[in-house]
Amino acid sequence: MEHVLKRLAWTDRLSGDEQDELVGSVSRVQSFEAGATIVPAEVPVDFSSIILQGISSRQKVLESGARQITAFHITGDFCDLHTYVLKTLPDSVVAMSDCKVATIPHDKLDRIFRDNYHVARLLWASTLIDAGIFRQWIISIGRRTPTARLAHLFCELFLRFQIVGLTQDMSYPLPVTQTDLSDVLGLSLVHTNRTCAALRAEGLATFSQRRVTIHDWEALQRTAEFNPEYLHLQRKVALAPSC
Amino acid sequence: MEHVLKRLAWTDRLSGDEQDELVGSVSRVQSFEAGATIVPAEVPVDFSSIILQGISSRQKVLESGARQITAFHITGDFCDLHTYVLKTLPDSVVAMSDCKVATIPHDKLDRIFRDNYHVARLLWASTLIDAGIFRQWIISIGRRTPTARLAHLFCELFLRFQIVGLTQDMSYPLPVTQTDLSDVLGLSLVHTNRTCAALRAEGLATFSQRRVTIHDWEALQRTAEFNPEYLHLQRKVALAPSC
DNA sequence: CGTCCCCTTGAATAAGCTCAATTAATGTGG
DNA sequence: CCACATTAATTGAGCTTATTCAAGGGGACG
Repeated sequence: MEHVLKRLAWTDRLSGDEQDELVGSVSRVQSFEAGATIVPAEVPVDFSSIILQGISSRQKVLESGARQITAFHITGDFCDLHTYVLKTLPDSVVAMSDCKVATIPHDKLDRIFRDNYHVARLLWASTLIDAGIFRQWIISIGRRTPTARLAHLFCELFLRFQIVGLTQDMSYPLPVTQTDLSDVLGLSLVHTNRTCAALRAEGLATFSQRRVTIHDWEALQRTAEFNPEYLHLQRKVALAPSC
Repeated sequence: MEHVLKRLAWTDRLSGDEQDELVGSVSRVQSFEAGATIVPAEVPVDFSSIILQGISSRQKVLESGARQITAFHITGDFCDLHTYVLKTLPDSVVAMSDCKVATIPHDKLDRIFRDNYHVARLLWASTLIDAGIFRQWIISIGRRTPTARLAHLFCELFLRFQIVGLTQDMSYPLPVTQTDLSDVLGLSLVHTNRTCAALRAEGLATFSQRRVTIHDWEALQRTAEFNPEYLHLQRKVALAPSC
């Protein structure tokens, strides 16, 4: 759970008690193989899931067979905190790699939400940051060039992995295929492959062996027009007037 | 404010007291001309804005000059509830038409959040539904054909306008230009124009005189693969075990 | 009446996709 | 540990889609 706590403390500190309460709320830990559905679409659930290990995605398959991935959940991320409030997901959560997943029952979350104003705000903040990430993906897919789009994704994931302490120097694990990446970027597999090659050729970053290695962080950010502001990393969440 | 209350009651009823509290929290009402910035990006604010009249958008302009619109806010929508928790926006809120905007100071929201568990959940739900809309836009831009993409947008907006009672039969006002639409859809203006023409030619919907008229709702939904589930219209928000 | 903004249409260009084939990496059973 | 099977990455080439460029039309407004 250490990664989860790091992740939740993303925007503000958690006290020891708060950490204990969260850890104590976990009801069970399950394993999923790559490709397995962790939370099916449109089925009501009464618990929310947290990725302890591996990477999962939010995705939708259209009638044409085309798939769009709308989010990646990495170690420490809630994949469906939303269901605590809205009960069903319109798109499913699927394991991209083998995953370990912890679940917290909604009634436990509810107790926390009622009793602990501070943690409630952190949870809300977490879903709002997710929403900010969605908007960036819209901007990427809609208007960034394929190269900038991939560069932006690599930048974002680097910082997200850094938060939970899973980067090694300038690289991090990304256990997905280029096919998966293409369904994130809204490109064909072939073009995704060429885009990866382009980033590599320009000495910006390499995606190989399920791992992203960043060679020139400054230049990568520049091509992506990456501004990390939207990830709200600086622990400056508004803690309410009275806190 | 009537539209705002309808909008907030989207997922669940509001009591009279709750309604009064919200209405009483509004500190001021401002007017903005089309094109004016309502909330600038990356500037901390201590209030959140609600659209009383008109339509505004969340948008980002890249260095290339390309613009991507990531959200439309219509009458009754909060445009930046997020700032209550996160204080700054990474992209700006701009008036697409002349707008009337009410603002609620964050300290008032905070009182509501602390004291009224039920309204707090409605506010959270509202931001989560927004997030669901973002994900649908990702799916649209990433994998739907231009025609399906536009059809999907028209379907979504129809239901959103219906909630606040602003549809007339099968039509609703959409005071934006085709240029604006193209920056929603991630297409060029020319292609957006041709896509509008295609929907019209197929007898599905017409966008003209800043107004969308739907001719064949079933067929429009079919081409869009539109499933309204993600808008959570059925007032079935989880009201917590004990409510 | 002229200007501005928006919509519309045609045509050339370019971007990205599909199809197809090859190579590389990973996994499996003997 | 090696042969074989399977999945993933890579490359080439033709084709489709969407973009850009360019020009014309329509309506609102001063």
